[in-house]
Amino acid sequence: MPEMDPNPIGFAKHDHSHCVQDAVAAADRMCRDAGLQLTPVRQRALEILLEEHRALGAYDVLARLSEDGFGSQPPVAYRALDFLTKHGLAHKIERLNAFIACAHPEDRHTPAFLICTSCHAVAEAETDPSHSLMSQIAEATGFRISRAVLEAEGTCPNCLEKEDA
Amino acid sequence: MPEMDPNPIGFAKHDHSHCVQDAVAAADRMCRDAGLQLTPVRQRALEILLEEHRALGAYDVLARLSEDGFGSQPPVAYRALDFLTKHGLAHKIERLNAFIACAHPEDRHTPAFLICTSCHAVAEAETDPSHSLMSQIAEATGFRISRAVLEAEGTCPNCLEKEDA
DNA sequence: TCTTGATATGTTATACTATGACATGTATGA
DNA sequence: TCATACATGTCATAGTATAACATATCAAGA
Ligand SMILES: [Zn+2]
Ligand SMILES: [Zn+2]
Ligand SMILES: [Zn+2]
Ligand SMILES: [Zn+2]
Repeated sequence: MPEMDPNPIGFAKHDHSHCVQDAVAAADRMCRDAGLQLTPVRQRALEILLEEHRALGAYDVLARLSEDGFGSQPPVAYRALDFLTKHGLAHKIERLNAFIACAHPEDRHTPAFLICTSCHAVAEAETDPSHSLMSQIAEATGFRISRAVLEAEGTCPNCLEKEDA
Repeated sequence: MPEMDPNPIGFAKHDHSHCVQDAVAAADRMCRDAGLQLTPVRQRALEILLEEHRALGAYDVLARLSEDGFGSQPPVAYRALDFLTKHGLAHKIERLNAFIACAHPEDRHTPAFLICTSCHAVAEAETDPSHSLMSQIAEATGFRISRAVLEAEGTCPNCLEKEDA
C-alpha cells in the first residue's frame, strides 16, 4: 500500500514521512486563520498523536511531552488535548479513553471510528451528519444533538486475513 | 412487554410502579432459559438500574448494593454490571462512564443513546443493526464489527421546551 | 465418598483516568 | 499604568477500573 492515504476510511498502510509535518502545517494555518494559538505544547501534542497512527492515552501523551521539556503534570496533557479536540484537530475515542489526531480536519464532520481489538489500529471514517442514523432518531424524538459518538469495535481487514491464514 | 414503555425512543414520563418488577421477572425468565444465574447481587444491581431511569456510575450502584448487605468493594459492582451488560440486560454509556438498564432486552439490537446534557435523562433507541451507518462503513472497508457504540449528546424535547419559556 | 473443575462472592491493594485550585508569566488594550 | 484575558505550570484530589488472592458452592466424574 504505497501512497499517503488512498483509502481515508480504511486500514491501509501509507508513507508516514511527510504526513506529520503536512498536518501540522495545515493545523498551523487553520489556527492562524481562526485566531487560535497553536502554542508549542499544543503543537507538540498534535505531532505526538500524528506520529503514532493510533489512539493514545492522555498519560502517554503527557509522558512524551514531559520528555520534551514540557510540564509533567496531568493538566498539561489534558489542556493540550482539550484544545485539539475542541477545535477539531483531534478526537477522543470514548471507548478507549484515548485520543487520536483527526484524519481530515479540513471540513466539519461527525467522526466515526472503527477500532480493531486485535491490532489496536483505529480508522476514522468521515460521515455525513445529516444522513446519519442518530440524526434520524433525534429528528423523530425532537432531540437536538450537539455531539455524536460513533465507535465500532471489531476486527480490521488486515487482522481478518491473518486469522484465515 | 407491551405497554412498559409506550415511547421506546422518547423522553416521555411513564408509570414506574410495575415496570421494575416486570423487567426483573423477564430477566429472570431469560436467564433461566439461557442457563444463566441471575444471582441476588446481579438481580439487585438490575433493580437498582431500573429504579432510576437514568445512567448510574458503578460506584453509585456499589453504594446501594453495599447498603443492601452485599460487598462494599468495587469488584462487587463491576462484576454484576459486567454480567448484566454481557447478557444484554444493561448497557454501558461510554460517554458517561455509566450504566443503564436495557429498555428492551427481549430482542438483539444495537442500542443508540440520546443523552440530555441539561436534565441528564438518557433515552435508548432500538436500531436495526444491518441498516446502520456503522454497518455500511464497515462493509465498505472489510471491517467486522463486534460491538457498536452510538451515543448522542444534546438537549431533550422537555428541556428544549423549558428553554423557550 | 472423595475429588476435581467451574462458577460465584468477597477482600485488599493498586492502576488508570480526569479535574480543582492556585501561582506565575506574557500579551493586549483602556 | 492598570486591568483583562489567556496560557502554562504546580500540587492535591477525585473518579473509574482491574489484578490477585481467599473462600464457598455445586455438579460431574473417579
Ligand atoms: Zn476527524
Ligand atoms: Zn487489526
Ligand atoms: Zn437495550
Ligand atoms: Zn433534558
